[in-house]
Amino acid sequence: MNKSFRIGEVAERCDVSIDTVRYYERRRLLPEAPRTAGGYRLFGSEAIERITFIKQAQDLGFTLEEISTLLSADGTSDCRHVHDLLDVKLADLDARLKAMQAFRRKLKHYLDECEVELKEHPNSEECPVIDEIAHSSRADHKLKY
Amino acid sequence: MNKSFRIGEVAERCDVSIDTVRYYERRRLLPEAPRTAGGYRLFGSEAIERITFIKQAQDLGFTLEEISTLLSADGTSDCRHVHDLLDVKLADLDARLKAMQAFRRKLKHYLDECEVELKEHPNSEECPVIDEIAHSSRADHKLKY
DNA sequence: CTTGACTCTGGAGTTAGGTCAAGGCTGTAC
DNA sequence: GTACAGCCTTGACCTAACTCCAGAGTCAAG
Repeated sequence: MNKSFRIGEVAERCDVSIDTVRYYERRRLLPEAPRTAGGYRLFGSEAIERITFIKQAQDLGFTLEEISTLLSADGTSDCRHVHDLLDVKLADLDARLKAMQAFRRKLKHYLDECEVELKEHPNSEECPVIDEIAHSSRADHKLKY
Repeated sequence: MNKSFRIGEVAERCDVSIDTVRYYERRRLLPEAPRTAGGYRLFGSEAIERITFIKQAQDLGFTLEEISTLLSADGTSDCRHVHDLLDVKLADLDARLKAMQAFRRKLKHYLDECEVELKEHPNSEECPVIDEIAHSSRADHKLKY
């Protein structure tokens, strides 16, 4: 009843390459897929969800290594272990969020500078921001997430 | 008057390797440093600020390629160009922030699940979260920053 | 039962961002 | 003036995360 997919369709639905799917299996981010008599892999829809999750986490700066600890492929990890991993990951994420927000303020500040300069000297070749980046105050480096 | 630094000190202050500093110079993320008679590079404190900026941006997921467009090493880029780059980068950053916040909520939700499970079945080997990750609802994949 | 698209494996190649090593100068402290 | 830590260059090597290729087998349509 549950539809199963061949590797090409999985890849297409997840917007990754076929090689990537096989690579994830090798890396044990996906459980070993059952095969047809002829050796073709057959995936269920969980595989698709899982790959989507992996990609999402990856976009946010998690490595495959980290993702695989979050998502231990054998499905047998105990709850306490998962809990502790999640806890660490959440703290990481919060630190990164904070750093990003600070950096965002910095970029925004530079952008505003640029706008002032463009308004006041529309044809100036020099941009004050470049200099300012080079000499930016010490204060905010050290919060480095 | 302005103190200058040899490569080792720069590296140490920025918490990167000497090779990394030279690598950045090669990649033109840093202007070519002037040399002593004997060929040693001499850096001013701007170099230190600049490397710090690079590292900070890098931690937030910018590639060296992107950083080098933000920070054109010749120092001559015109203001309009810098402005437009900043504008794009800010929009990127905002999208990433949003995605991260959504992902954070997701992880938090899993964490809470874990806590419930641990409270209710302290010795259970099965973790409901792993399953849930595999079957997570379609809804939130697609916002993919 | 043939055709053509799809899949298999193993292994090599790629890109980003460094990192290391060899062999040889430099600079400063005694 | 000689140690010896520090720096120089060139070029090879490394890891992560794919990506590509050759040669061969599979499967669904007609």
